[in-house]
Amino acid sequence: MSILPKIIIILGPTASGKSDIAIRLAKKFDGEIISADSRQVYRGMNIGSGKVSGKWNQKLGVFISENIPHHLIDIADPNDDFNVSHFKKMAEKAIAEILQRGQVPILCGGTGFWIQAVVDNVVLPEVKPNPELRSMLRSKTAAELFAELQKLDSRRAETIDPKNKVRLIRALEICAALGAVPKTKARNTRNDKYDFLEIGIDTIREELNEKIKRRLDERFEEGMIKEVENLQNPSADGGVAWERLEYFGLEYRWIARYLQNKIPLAEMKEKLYFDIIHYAKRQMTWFKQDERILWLKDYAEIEKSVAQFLK
RNA sequence: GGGUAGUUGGUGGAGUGGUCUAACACACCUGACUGUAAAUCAGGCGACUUCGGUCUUCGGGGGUUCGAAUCCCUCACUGCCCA
Repeated sequence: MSILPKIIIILGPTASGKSDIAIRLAKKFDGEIISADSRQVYRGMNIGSGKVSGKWNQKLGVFISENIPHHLIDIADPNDDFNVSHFKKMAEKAIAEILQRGQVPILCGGTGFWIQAVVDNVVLPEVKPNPELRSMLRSKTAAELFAELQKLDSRRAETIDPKNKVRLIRALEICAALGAVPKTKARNTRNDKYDFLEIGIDTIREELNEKIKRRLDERFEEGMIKEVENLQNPSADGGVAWERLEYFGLEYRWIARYLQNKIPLAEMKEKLYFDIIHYAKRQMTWFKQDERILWLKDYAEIEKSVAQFLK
């Protein structure tokens, strides 16, 4: 029997109902939630990111929903860079603290890469983003960047996607700092500090698509367009640039385009819907690679397997 | 009733005698992922295939031609104009 501290992970595609399940589990097993969502970390991005309702507790320094602490929500300004590296460090810190309080850490989210960073203890090169270098490299073509990488690090060039500029730029950024991209561990190599139970919410694609559509309509009724308008408004909270909203993707991208009169309302809603569905598909493509995930359909099953795991 | 424009693959929409299973886009399917991961990127998308090909597609039918999505006739349907 393992004596390692136990961590529950709840993952799944967008709109699969992760948040509610995590909260129920937290109430049942004295848990605290750590959100693994690359957009919910930002303040002011609520409806569009599907954040649970709740608010920041100044005294505890954590976001609270239904009396359950939610770590890593509302911890960054939308204009700040908050990436996997930040997430990994903060999530590990949160895990340690939760365990110290004798509570059960429940990592819940849909950002597969972020979850993997913790579960597999992915070692990321200690090279911070270099905005100047990035913007300089961005003006080159993928072919030029690839040729450059071949010269600097032929080993990395062999496995990289030669057409993906984002990856190429990062690889070159690492080369600029370290000379070459360090080798990393393969996937599915456990973080040996903890004992993880990875539970995926099993959904039927057609049903999920329906749910996405319904949820989207609700979000518009709740004032999602207004939310994006407020985010962008320079007089409000510093103001988030259109390009930044574009980068955030999905609701923020499409509503930003609509607010700039680039597309009519109906088209915006339609394109957004398709993009969310495509996103859910991509999430599943990622999760499918992890054969440790236990795919379960309803809460009762999940609670049962969690109870067994914690025993 | 007369005139006129049109009818293309799941959708929009190119294509006007051969290089057309038919551009492009969307949808759809599959996948990648070394600090941007809601981002970024790739492949597939008529059928069958011994992977060399074979067969069937451009409203229906008929015709011209060596050869038609493309030309002609006809039928059907749709839009617009005149009655």
